[in-house]
Amino acid sequence: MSEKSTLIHWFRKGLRTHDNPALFKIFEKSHADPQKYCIRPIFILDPSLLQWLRVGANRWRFLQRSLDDLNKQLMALNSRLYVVRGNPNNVFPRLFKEWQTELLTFEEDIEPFALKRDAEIKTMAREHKVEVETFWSHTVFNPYTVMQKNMGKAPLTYQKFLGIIEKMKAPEPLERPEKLKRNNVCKDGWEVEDEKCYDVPLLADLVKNMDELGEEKFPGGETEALKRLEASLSNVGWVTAFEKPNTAPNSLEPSTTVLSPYLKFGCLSSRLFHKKLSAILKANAKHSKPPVSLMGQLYWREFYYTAATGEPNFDRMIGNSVCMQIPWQTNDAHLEAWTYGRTGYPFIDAIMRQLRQEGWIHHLARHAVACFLTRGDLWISWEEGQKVFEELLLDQDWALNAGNWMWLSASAFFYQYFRVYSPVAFGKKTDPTGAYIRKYVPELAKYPAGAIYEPWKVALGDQRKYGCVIGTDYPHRIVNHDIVHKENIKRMSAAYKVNREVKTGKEDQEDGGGGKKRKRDTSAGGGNGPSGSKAKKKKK
DNA sequence: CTGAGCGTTGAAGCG
DNA sequence: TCGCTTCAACGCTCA
Repeated sequence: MSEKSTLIHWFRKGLRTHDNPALFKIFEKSHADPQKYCIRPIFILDPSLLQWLRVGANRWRFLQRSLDDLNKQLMALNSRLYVVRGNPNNVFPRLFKEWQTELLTFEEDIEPFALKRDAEIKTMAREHKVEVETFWSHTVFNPYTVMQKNMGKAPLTYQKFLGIIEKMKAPEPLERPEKLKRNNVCKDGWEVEDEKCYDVPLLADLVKNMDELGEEKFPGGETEALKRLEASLSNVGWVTAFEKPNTAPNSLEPSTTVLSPYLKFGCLSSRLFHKKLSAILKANAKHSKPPVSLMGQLYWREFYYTAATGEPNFDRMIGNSVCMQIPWQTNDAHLEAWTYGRTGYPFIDAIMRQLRQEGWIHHLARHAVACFLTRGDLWISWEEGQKVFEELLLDQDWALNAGNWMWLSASAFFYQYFRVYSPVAFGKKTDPTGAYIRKYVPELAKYPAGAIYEPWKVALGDQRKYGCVIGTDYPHRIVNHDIVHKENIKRMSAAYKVNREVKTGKEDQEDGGGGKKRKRDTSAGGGNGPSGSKAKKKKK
C-alpha cells in the first residue's frame, strides 16, 4: 500500500456541510477508497490581515462562530476543520508537499481579488501536480450561465434578469456528505510540535477590542442558519403574503428573515432556501411575486451577483461601466457624523447605531441612511458608505453592497433621483411613536411621540424637561434636509446631463482599444463649485 | 431613430 | 386609513 494521499477542500465562503458540492466531492472520493485518502477540509486565516481588513468586531465574531460550528459539523462526519494560519500563496505549496495532496476543491467566487487569488492557486497546484476541481454554489444560478443566456452580458434590469432565470432550472441542492466509516483525522509534522495549530481561533484571537462587540442577536454558523430557515418558512401565511415594501424598517425586532448573513457566509445554501421556498409557493397558488416577494429577495441577490460578475470595478465609480459619474464631495465631519449616528436626525442616527451595535439593519433602513449620505442630503460618495457597511454589516457581500449603494445613490439601476427619502417622514409611517428611536438613541427617550423625529423644534424649556438639550446632549442637525435635498436634486440633474453628453458625444473621441468601457473621462464636475449655489429660485 | 411604458419600497396633499 | 394625484421628469427597453 502506498502512503496516504490527501484531498483538500478549501472553505472560503460556503461555511456549511449541506449542499456543498466541493466538500461533497472529497468525501465521495474518500468513500470510494477509504484506505487511500486523508481528507482535509481547511480554512485559511491570515493573522497579518486582521489589522487592515475592513471587518468589525461583530463580523469577526460571526465568522468565528461559523468556523466553530463548521468544525463540529465536520467532527460529526468523522472529520474536522483545519484552520491553517498564513496566506494562501505561502500556505498551499507547503500543504501540497507535506500532505502529498492529490486533489484540491473549492467553491468558485466572482470577486476580483478572489479571481486573482484562485488563478494563482490553480497555477501553483498545476506545478505541484495537484488536481483542482471547483464548483459554483454561492448563488442559485451561476452568473456566468445567466450572462451567457443574455448574449454574454449581465442583464442590468431586474425584469430582464427574471426573464432569463425563469427559463432556467435551479440546481438540486446536495445532501450532507455521508459520514466517514471511521475517524479520518490525520496528523502532520506541525501538529506533532503544536497539537493546536489547526484549531478554530478563539474570539480573542480575532477581536482586538471586545468593547466593540454588541449583543449577539444573530450567532453565526450552519446550525443556527438551518434553524432560522425553518423558523422563517414555518409560517406559510407570512411567507406567501410577504411583500418587502410593506415590512417595517424600524420595528424593534426584525420584520424580515435575517437570513442574509447566513447566505453571505454560506452557512445557508441559497439553493436549499430556493428549493424549500419553491415548494411552499407551489403548494399555495395565491402568493406574492417578485420583485417584492420573499423569492424576489433571493432573486435580488442573484441579480446583483450577476451584474457584479460583468464588471470588475463594480465597487467604485471610476472605471465602472454601469455607474453614473457624479461629482460627490468630501466632508470628513459630515461623514463621521453619519458613520457614528450623530447627524442630529434621530431616525438616521438610530439606524446607524443599530447597525454598529447589532450588525444588521432592515433593507429600507439602509435605503434611508444611504440616500441621506449621498444624493439626499450629504452629497458624499456612495463608496464611503460602502466602506462603513463593509465593516459593520454581518451580511456584507461585495456584489450586493456595491450594487445597493449604486441603486440608492441613483448611480446605477435606479434613476429617479427626485424621489428622496425624508429623514423625518419616512420612519413615522411604520413607527409613529418613535419607539425605535428611543431604543437606539436613548438620550431622546423622554421626548414625546410628536417631537422625537424633530427634536430641534422643541422649545428649550421642554428640551430641558425631557433631559436632552439639542446641541449639548444630542447634536444639532448637520444639514437642513428641506433645503439641501432640493439643491441636491438639481445637482443630480446636472450630473446626469454631463453623463448624457459624455455618452452621446463619445463617438467623436478616438478610443484606441475598441473598448465598450467608458474611458475615464470626467471628473466632469459639472460645475460644482464648493459654493453650493445659494440662489434658490422661488418657484411656484 | 423615436416615443411610450416601465421601474421592489418618495413625499405631500387631498378626498 | 387608504388610495389617488401631483410634484417634476430620470434612464432603459422594446416595438
